[in-house]
Amino acid sequence: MQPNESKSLPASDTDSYSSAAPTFSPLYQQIKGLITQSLQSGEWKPGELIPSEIELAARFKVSQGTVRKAIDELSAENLVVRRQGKGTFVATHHEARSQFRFLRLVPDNGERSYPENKIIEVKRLRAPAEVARLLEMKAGESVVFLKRVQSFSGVPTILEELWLPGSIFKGLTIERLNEYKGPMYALFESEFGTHMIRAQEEIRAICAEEDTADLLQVAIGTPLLSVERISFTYGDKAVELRRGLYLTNAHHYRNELS
Amino acid sequence: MQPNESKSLPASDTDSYSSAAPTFSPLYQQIKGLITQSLQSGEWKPGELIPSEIELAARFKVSQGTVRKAIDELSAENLVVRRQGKGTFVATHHEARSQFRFLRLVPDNGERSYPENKIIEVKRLRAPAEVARLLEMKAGESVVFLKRVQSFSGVPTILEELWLPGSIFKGLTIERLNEYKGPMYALFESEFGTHMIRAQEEIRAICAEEDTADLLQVAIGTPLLSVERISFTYGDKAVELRRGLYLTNAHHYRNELS
DNA sequence: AAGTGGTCTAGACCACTAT
DNA sequence: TAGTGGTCTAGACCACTTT
Repeated sequence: MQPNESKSLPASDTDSYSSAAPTFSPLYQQIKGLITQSLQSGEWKPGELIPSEIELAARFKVSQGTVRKAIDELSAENLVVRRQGKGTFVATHHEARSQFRFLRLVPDNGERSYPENKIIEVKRLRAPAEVARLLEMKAGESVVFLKRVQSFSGVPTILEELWLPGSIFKGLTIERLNEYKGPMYALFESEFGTHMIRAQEEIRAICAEEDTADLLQVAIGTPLLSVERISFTYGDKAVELRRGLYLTNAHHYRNELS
Repeated sequence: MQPNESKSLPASDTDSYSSAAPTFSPLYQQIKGLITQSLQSGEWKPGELIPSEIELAARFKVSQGTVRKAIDELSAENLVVRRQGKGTFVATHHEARSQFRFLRLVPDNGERSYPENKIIEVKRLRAPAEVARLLEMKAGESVVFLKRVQSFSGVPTILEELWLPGSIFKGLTIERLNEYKGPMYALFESEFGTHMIRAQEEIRAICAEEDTADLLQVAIGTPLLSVERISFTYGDKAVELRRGLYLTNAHHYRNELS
């Protein structure tokens, strides 16, 4: 479990090069990897306190500063949250801070609010080839399909279809979804132990077809934003495919480039 | 020029509280601010080498570690680029790395390429109220207006209108623009000393109107991505307003959420 | 008062780049 | 060989939170 035996301390010996493994990586990166493993394995669950820097330093036999640098990066990547005086916690989708991290559609004028949610359909099916490919599964494996409409102040604005690996989201029922208030990612996290770390999106402009026009209560041909998202957990494992159609009459997709 | 006189060293005195100014901020943040000022003022220009960590530590009378942490953050914000063995350089839009930082439209299949550029129009005019507001200028001040079409493999894909503060972009002519090959931001930087640090975008779906349909060679009513961008230099000063209309038949806008 | 993360320092060695 | 940034350590004090 120990990291490289290559401290730079009293410079005693000739730093045994382990022959054929030129795997160089800074100590703090190795520590970061070990901590990430513990996050993946569920040793520390979302919302929980992880051991203090001093404890981790003792466990891994490195200095506190090295652990600190590892945790600094994990914190920058939103995997953990540091709180002065309290400790370091595993990141959660339940906190107010991260409520809007993955919801980029904002009203043209005014404050963000959380949308009302109407489930249209939930069913299990065998993954179509395209879905399987994107979720890195085998075609034909079980997936949960979900279709819903989200409204802001009563105005239907987002029509979304989701595909989720059936193996992970076993007991996902329409009742469960309707009971739950708040972000879907928070539900996924607390009920299924799946924490979305990052996501990538492909955005296009399209025209509303008949079905979607009905559900969003707009005219056929209305221009919509098509947002295809793949979300990943620890270890870059794809665990969600979403296709959202956003009505951008009174909202826009906001993005910060930096 | 010195930062706070509040070292934590031999703990000599009672840390004179300067009465009514409870301006707390970490030393390294103050150093970061001072370095940023030097970047703004043009003391070090894009592409240039800034003083070494040791020199800066001496100049500001702090330890190298403190300077390092300041520069670490500037590096994370893409204001400077560190190169081991060489030094730290002011960030540039000329480097390959940052060529596509602000160009998020990518082909559905295949590699990114830099588009061909066709200038439709360049003129100076008095800023309309809306433009002035977004660029934080007074209405009626001089702005440069620019309209262009960008094509990928001969297919017109982006129709863009730009508004730039006239005071900054004095000698911007259509010849200058046509001569220049490569990203427009690189031109802005080398010719006008304006480096874009960050930008924010508002994205909507719209239908092509007659003029734009002509220029993009598509049918009227074709759905397009409308991307409104405001770009900022040092000190969050707005220096560019852009409205792009993107054809997303063979391309998509790619975004990473993290 | 004790424990946590946050800041700051000082000094060591390493890896890379230039001369 | 000298200078740069990159890593690692050790120890100090601070600000915040809880007991």
